[in-house]
Amino acid sequence: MSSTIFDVARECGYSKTTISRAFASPEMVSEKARRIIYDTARQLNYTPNAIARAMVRKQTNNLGFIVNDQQYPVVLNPFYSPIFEGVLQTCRQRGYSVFIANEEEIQLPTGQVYVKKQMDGVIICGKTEPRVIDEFRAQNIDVVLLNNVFDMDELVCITIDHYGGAVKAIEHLVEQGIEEIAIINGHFSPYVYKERFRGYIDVLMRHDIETKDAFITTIEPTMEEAKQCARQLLSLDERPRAIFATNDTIAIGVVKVALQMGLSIPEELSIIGYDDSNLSAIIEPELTTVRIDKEEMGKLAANKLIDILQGGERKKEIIECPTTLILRGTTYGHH
Amino acid sequence: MSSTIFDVARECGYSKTTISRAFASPEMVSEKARRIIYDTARQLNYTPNAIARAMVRKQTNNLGFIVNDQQYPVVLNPFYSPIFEGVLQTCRQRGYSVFIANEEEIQLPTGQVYVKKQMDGVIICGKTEPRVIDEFRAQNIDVVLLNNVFDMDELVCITIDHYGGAVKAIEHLVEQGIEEIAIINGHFSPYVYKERFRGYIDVLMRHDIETKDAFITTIEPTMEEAKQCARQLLSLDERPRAIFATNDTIAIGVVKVALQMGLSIPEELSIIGYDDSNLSAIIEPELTTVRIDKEEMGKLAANKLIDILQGGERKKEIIECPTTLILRGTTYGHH
DNA sequence: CTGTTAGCGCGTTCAT
DNA sequence: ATGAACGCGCTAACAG
Repeated sequence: MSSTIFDVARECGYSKTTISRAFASPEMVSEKARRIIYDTARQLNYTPNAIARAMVRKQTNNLGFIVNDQQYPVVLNPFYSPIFEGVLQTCRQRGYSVFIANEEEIQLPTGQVYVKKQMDGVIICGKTEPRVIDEFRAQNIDVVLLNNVFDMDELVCITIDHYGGAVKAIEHLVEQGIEEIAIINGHFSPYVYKERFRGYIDVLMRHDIETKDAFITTIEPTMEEAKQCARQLLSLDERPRAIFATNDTIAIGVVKVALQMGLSIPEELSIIGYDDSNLSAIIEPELTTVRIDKEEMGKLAANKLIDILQGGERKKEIIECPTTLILRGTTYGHH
Repeated sequence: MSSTIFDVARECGYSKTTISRAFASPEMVSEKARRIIYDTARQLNYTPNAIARAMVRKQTNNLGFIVNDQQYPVVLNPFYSPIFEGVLQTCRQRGYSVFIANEEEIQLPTGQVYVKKQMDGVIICGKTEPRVIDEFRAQNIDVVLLNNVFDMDELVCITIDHYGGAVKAIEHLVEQGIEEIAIINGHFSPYVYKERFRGYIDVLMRHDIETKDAFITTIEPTMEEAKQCARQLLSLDERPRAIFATNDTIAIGVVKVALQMGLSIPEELSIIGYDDSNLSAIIEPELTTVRIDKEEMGKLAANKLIDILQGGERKKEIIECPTTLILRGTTYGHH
């Protein structure tokens, strides 16, 4: 079997303590001792046992990345996967490993949630409840919240300027002289939904453009529903000249329907999506969309969390990430 | 802070052992004791410490999912992410958590790779070296290899019928009466490259269709190179009537170029991709492609690994997953 | 069904 | 710069 610190100690004559130090804090050990120790370690195929280490240090150097079931699967989700990628990158860089946590579902016989101590902290994404955050904290696991906002003590929340992004999108359409703008709202969390929609309404109001009920729709954000909704909007007697979809999947559904109906894009119909997911550059014409720097969000979340774990102060903070309008082929203004 | 098994024991009068059993194997404890124990546990906010448990049991119930750097980022990779998703699902089901392992890069001062014991086993994807597998095994960590094949003792390899998929694609084109078929090979691992290409050649030969050098190209599998290559192929005096791309990203590049050149698909050009990634149904017209059931591959890998970890026999095995041709809008034959 | 006794492999005092 | 002793929280024999 693999050998322990004790085997190395016996083999090379130094004490366990010195072996331990040679790996954990090499600068405390003499050059000579280090050489000898590393040699015999390699020879014995010794490697520190991370579990034992975690046990005594009371920390694992693991983080959890938690996305609730509704948005599962994380990895296939064009919104969360780049965020996860960002998390992965900074964790790797700062010496942490990351867990896709499914512990959240391991119910103990007591009815409690069982998460304790396989990770030092977690990043919780999207929909969740304050109760869950409390439970983690009760088990001494720090939390950073991403794409959601709760008003809790010492909680870092990382969110997006949903409102601003919507404003940029609609402003751009209005600048092109388009006033007949429909919206297809995805049925996201109340916060996201509300903010994106508010951007749409505000810009129209500001320009004294009347909002038409028929132009305001809400659906589950699937390709199927999007197509159906688009078909309906585009069959209206007075059909919209632009459609703002509150995510890219919906927008792509719209593009597909428009193409199938023989409408030319953007001449007869402009389309703007939201998120700038990796799908947006696949469809032809490519999608004009509101970009969120998702990797950056992931990195930010991981950095904040690790800062706290490494002794940084825990202070309540709400960070709003900026958005950019990316002009592509589904609107005018693309060069 | 959070309490330990000892606190619960003292509080409710039972011994540590009984508390331990109440959580680990409830059936060994009397109904009454269980009730009391759970109550006081909840009251004391006690939860078993997974690290301590792992330490004595010598197992963590964690798996690692390892993809080498070249194919990073995993999560954004349209090929590996559904595989990962499959792994996640069966792990969740069978009580394991999964790690995106970056331990592989933590070099110890000794120069050895440090992975020991944060995971019971790993799934290694794609390119790697036998040496790496040996190192894992030396640290008592079981390995299953995915999308790669090594001839090693007791090693389970999960791979794909690359050849058969290519055969199906080309056969389909030939059945439609198309003989001018070009191929754009992605520069993948030698094994994958060779097999997919062999399928193309064999079918043409079998039907006595001559292969033209100008129709055989190889590129790095990026959208950019694909577009450039497609432009060249489609500008040929005798241009191909079909293009077989050895992955979907390449195929989508081809579709985009064809659309931009005003060719009608599939009338003037048929296109077939490979992998059936989530991108293939985004482009319009949607892509005819060779499907690999990637989630199933992930599940298979995880199940094989967990079987071994739970005491199943370790035997050398090479499992080839089947492929299906999915007909969509870029070829005839789609209803 | 329940309790007693021993470690698991390591890091951390506190000495020297 | 190095070593001795203790304990992290839990489970696994073995008894009863």
